[in-house]
Amino acid sequence: MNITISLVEDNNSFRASLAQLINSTKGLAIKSEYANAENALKMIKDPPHIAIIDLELPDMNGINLIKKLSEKNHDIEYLVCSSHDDDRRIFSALEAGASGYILKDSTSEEIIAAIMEIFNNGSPLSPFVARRIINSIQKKRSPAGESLTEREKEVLELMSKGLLYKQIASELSITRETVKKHLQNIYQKLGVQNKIEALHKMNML
Amino acid sequence: MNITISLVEDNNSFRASLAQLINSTKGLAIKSEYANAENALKMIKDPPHIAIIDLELPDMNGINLIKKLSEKNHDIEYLVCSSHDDDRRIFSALEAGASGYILKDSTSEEIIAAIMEIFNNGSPLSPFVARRIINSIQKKRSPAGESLTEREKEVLELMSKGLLYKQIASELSITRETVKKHLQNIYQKLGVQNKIEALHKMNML
DNA sequence: ACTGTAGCTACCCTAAAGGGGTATTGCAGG
DNA sequence: CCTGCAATACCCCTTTAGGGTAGCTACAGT
Repeated sequence: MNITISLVEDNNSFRASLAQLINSTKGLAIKSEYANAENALKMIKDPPHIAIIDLELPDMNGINLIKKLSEKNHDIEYLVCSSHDDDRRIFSALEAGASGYILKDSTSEEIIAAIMEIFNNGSPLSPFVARRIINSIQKKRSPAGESLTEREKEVLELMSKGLLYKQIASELSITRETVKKHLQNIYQKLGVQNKIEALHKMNML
Repeated sequence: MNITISLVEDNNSFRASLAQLINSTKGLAIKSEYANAENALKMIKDPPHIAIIDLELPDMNGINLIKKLSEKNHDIEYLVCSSHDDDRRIFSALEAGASGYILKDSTSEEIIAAIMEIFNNGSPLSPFVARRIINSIQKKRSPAGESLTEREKEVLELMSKGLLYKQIASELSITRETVKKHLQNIYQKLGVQNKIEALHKMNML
């Protein structure tokens, strides 16, 4: 049983060479090819295992295409193959439903490896793309949180779960008023006015 | 000029074979080896380019080790090499400062490739680890949000920024009372009691 | 030993949020 | 045509949140 693949790529020569590469690889087979998003939507009728999608298409951008396709079919795995590596594009594509993101300068071996990985429920990411994602996780570390005391962090933690002051109070065995005082100090230290801003500042949302 | 590497790994035989692999690879050289976290902290005095760190150490867990090291030295790149792949561990390690995360069942070639990638500012991730990260990005899409109307989402969006009702009201050119009514409906639809619970339900925090 | 400060605690007052009801308008679907 | 839903607005009332003041303890520095 072959792994079937559909291509969505407006550059004819790149698409052709990709198709050639895939068809000449044992275990892989092209199911369909599309040069634009409008036609690509038809793949839902006869879905492949994997769709390799270029993000820069003439009629609709590939991110919207993935969004529309993934709403209607949750079984197709989407592998983005783009020449761009900016954060916005990467995250939008992944949020839209893509399972992998590789750059067009990848070698034939890397592309085949990516297809295999995605079929085995892995997520192929070009190293540079991966770094962007890691960076976004790391920058979530709170710089403002240094000044808060342990007790204050404790209060904030409970508050971030949606508890009311009186619930936090009984959780910590103090009065509701004291909880409020802690929050007041927290807001002052963080330079904010309310819960939500505080949670934003602490990257807790 | 060689890429220098320090190893932190309590399993002696695994560490030895890793060291052997690295030293026998052109361009790479072991700078130091540690069997526990306490000793590993000493690497700051003579930092390597890359530290390969096991997360399961006898005295301190590797995540805290990375946290402490990365606070004192921002130049070392940390590559986690663990046998575990649970979400908590992965995210904690990356948040602590790790730039890559590979599993211990990786092949020699993959380990060498990971070292090279990390040195070139890429982020080597085992495919399965990458999938966990992608999933966490994707799951941020709201499942409960289907039932909310456009206007309600709009209100929620503004509320998630920390605005007061009256600010939301003037933003949307409606009265404060109407904003309250929308929120009331939202809470009812989501089955929650307050802002924070609603934002949690909608994965907006 | 004295002082100062930081952290935790508590109380009071006002503003904001939450929960209920009622009503009008416009618009889509049976 | 009528029904239902979304959006708007206003009312009442209770609870929660935000901001100021203050006391107590523990620990650090002189």
